[in-house]
Amino acid sequence: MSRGRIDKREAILAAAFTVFARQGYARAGVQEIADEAGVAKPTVYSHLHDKENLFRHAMAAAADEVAAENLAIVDRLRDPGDDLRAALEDVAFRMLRVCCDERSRALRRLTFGQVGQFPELLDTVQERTSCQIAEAVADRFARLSLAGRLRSCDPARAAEQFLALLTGPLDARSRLGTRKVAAAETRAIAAAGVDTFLRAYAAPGAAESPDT
Amino acid sequence: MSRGRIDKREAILAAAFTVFARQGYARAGVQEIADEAGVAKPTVYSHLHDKENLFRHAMAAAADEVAAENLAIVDRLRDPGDDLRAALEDVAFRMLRVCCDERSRALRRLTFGQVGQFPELLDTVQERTSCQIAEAVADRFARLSLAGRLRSCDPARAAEQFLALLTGPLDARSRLGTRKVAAAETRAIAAAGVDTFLRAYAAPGAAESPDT
DNA sequence: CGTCTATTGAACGCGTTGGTTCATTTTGAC
DNA sequence: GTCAAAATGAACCAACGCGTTCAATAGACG
Repeated sequence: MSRGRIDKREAILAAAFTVFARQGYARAGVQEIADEAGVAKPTVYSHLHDKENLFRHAMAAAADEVAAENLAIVDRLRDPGDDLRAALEDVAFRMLRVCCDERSRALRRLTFGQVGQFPELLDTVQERTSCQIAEAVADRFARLSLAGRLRSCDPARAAEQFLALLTGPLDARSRLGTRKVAAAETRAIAAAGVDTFLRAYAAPGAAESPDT
Repeated sequence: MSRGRIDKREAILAAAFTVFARQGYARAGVQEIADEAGVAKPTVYSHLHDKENLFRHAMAAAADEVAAENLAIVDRLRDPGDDLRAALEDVAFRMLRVCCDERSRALRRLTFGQVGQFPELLDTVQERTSCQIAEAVADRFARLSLAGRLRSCDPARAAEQFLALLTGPLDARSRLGTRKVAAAETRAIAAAGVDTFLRAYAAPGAAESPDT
């Protein structure tokens, strides 16, 4: 089967992201990427024309993976069950775990760091991750609001703040993703974020309201 | 006067940060920095031994400036006046403006992007900015809580979440600081963040509670 | 005025790395 | 088994940029 050829391309992209994540764009050598992929240098250049192209494609592929992972998690809010707080905490915890993931962190690091040299990269990545996720969360919140589980509010703003309440403290605790943060602490951050969120957005008198 | 010598060093550091911010670490040439500072290349090497050292010192200096600016703003919470909501919104807005500032953004970009090559840089910068600021805010919140203006809470967590509610949405809106965001929108973000914060942290039955 | 120090400009060595060439070998299709 | 496309390895070129050297200059101080 001719899968061998396609596999090579995928292997190169995966290896490229690995090496870029480890070394940064400038310090990563094409030869090094070729080695990591178990492939010769000319093979790399035959699949991806030059280093810049290689970088763009590797980043896009990685962004797609991360986005898919996150969207799958948010989808769990489609049927939140009886205990909204528990459901939110569960989703929050899972999303934070993904954000802690080395792949996510490297993606953000590289995007942020190379945005000067690759201006359009920001749109590519941000579009596929943050925006889509915020949108998905907003969708869920809109339904929850309509169902009387959350107070009437702007779902986009609620989603924005919900995500901020999670990722902000995580970044602070993990030193922008360079320190490891224990699962227990991650769970505490999720619980704290959800608590504050519910204090601000729970439907008045609802069961998940913190003062009951 | 022998100020000329010290001035040169400062000029070099300032120019270095400017060029690093514009080009990124790898793409910035020492010659270019020397030109920007109006100085010869050997002069740069005589003051700062090599490029890495130059980078470290330039970043530290820039971090100090940003930190000082932010701390001055937080200090305004020392005497919040009658209207706590207004005071918080004012501080929030001013801090967001600083975060939008090109210097702050470049600082974060460079730190984040070069953290792989300069691991200790993260501590240097983060220590001087985020940590100090969160600490200062926590101090203010502790006093406010004791004075009955905020509900009883963990001030560190409250500060963490307060800052997250501001910077998170700002990052989302400004595409991590690459799009300009109008002053009106910044103010809206500040108001929204403070609103959510007060819903979660206002003292029960206080005047600044949103349901009065 | 003489001296010492900081600065300058220009050039250089040198290592690194992106990108290419080519002859050879492997691979997969038929 | 045959053939064409793809992969390999090794070498090569050229550009770039760090860091240095050095002779010449400017300026402060006594």
